[in-house]
Amino acid sequence: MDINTIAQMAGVSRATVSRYLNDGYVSQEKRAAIKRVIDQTGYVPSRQAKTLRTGKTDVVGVIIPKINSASISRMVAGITRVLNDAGYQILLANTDNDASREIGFLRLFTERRQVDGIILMGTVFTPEHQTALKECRVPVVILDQLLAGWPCVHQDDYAATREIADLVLETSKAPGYIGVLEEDVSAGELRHRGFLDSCAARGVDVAEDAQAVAEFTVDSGYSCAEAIMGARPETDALVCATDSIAYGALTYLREHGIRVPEDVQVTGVGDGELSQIVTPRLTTVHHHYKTSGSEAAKMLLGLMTGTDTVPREIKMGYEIVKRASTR
Amino acid sequence: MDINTIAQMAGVSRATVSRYLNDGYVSQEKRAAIKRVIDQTGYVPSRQAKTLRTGKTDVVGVIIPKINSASISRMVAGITRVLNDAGYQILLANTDNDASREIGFLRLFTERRQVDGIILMGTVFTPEHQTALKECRVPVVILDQLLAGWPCVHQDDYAATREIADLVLETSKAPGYIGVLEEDVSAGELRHRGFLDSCAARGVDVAEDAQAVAEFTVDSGYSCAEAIMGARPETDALVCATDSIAYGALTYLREHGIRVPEDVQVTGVGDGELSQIVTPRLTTVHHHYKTSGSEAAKMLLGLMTGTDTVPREIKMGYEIVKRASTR
DNA sequence: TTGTAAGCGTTATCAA
DNA sequence: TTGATAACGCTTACAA
Repeated sequence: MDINTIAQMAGVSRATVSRYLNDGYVSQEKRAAIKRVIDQTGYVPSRQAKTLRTGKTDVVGVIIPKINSASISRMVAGITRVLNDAGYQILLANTDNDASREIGFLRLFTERRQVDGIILMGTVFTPEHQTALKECRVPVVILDQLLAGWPCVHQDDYAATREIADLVLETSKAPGYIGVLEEDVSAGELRHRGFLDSCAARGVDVAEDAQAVAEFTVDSGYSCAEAIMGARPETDALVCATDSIAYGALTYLREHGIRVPEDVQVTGVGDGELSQIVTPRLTTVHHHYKTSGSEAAKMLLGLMTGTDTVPREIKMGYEIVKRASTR
Repeated sequence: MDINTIAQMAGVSRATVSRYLNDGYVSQEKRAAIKRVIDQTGYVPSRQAKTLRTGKTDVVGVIIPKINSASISRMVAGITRVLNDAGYQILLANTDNDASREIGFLRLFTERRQVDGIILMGTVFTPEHQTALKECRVPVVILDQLLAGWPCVHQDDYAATREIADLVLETSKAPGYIGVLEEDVSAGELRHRGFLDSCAARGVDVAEDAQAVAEFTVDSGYSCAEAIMGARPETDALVCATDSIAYGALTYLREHGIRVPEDVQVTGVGDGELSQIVTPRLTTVHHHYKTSGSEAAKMLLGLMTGTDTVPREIKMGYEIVKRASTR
């Protein structure tokens, strides 16, 4: 069942059928005839052939570091909503936290010319990333990470963590920090700097062993809390780079009879659905993840259609959500 | 940069280059010549042209009801791992819990001949689903749902819920149940039946107003717990169809000074990462979600490559995880 | 407003 | 072992 069959059955040339399918520019009679045949046969044009001819795929590649994460799934939800409504489909690439696979997918997508655009939720940016990005022939939007010179949508991580640290330091004197790898600019470096600058502004010294580097998991938060409280029992606050890490810290403290927030205050970043149900309910930063996903999608849409009046860099707002884990 | 250019540069015909790229069957000299040219130019064959010619896309469509769910993201993680390793890419379709969109995507995928196979994480199965499924020209594997006559990988929901209800009924006399829509066979009907049969076996009557139907969210679990405890204050256990619902119930009970598990026992299904960190830690069913995703992917792989020695239906095992929310 | 014809970049068949 | 040649199903000048 191809365009030729339809053309024959409708008694027109295949060019006319093609026009009917696309621009229009077909007389009423032929239009009706073609419509009847198509309805009858249930004909659907071949995507591949169209793509081969036009170069457009109507597919967007989305590269994510892991799928099993509250913040990431919220961003993907925002992306799919906007893109599906605009007639695009989503090719999902999960790197499982392996940054080299980010580059692999970037290459794969563009070399195979499989996508019209890419949204990259990156973690770190190496020089290889830069070259791979440059070699993409399709628009790329970076999401949840700041990369100078590239269209991106990111959270205001520095300000947010600084503000939440300010809050903690109103009553704490010996804060600890559980962060993630500094190579991750947004979640690692910027959040850490926000914390440190807040401390510095108040003349609070933070020892090396009151700080730890965790992975993005509950378990890892648990271990890091253990390490810090072991090395520095006087610690009276744990500022964490993500909610998951904070959940782990909370669990460690509870299991060891340390009261939150009386003995130790705890904060997170992300405001996942579960931050309201842990005990005590977690003080955290609410980031507008789903909206940032939509924003990135809209930005990409603008880039792909050439309506390039879109801003090149969007910094999302945030809110500090004060709950029971701080005083 | 196409196959003709390469052929010219290497001094062979494009058929030879094609053979080099696929079967082999090329002499050593030509092989070397072609390799050199390809390395030099960085030529990558066009996916679209290949697909147009062969009909193979090397893409698998995965239809999911929502992205922001612990169990679903675990299943998707399992799927991507297996499929990516086998050289397939994943086209993700999110229906946002709208069952009619499941059919839409089923049609979209097959009509556009965009995928070589489909994994459907369905919710309900209407007659329209059946016809849409029949009209797919590519293999489909149903994941996390039982559909007679179709290849599927599903959890043993009936037995699991029955067993966890048995556990609860050792010490509870007036159990309540918070389920989801019965149209969802796995999470709705089977889990509910498991609970009811366990009660019946012990001669325990469960009043209508000790049962409620929730959505798959924490908030909804909260409201349902509220409704049941309001109507039946004597309720001494809440068996919940999912972990999220149980989190909500736990929150309601805590906020109203009802002790868990002393006054009311609570159980969930799913064993998300967070079930270990809520207070008290949740007794639940551990379902092997990630593994079931891998299994479904392997099954589909078998179906797609015609190695049809694979079983048609896999029922996954489970474990009851006894924690602090039961006595 | 319509039809003809030339691709888009591959793979597969068949002879050589 | 290789090379012509014909598809695959569509879009788009260009001419009518």
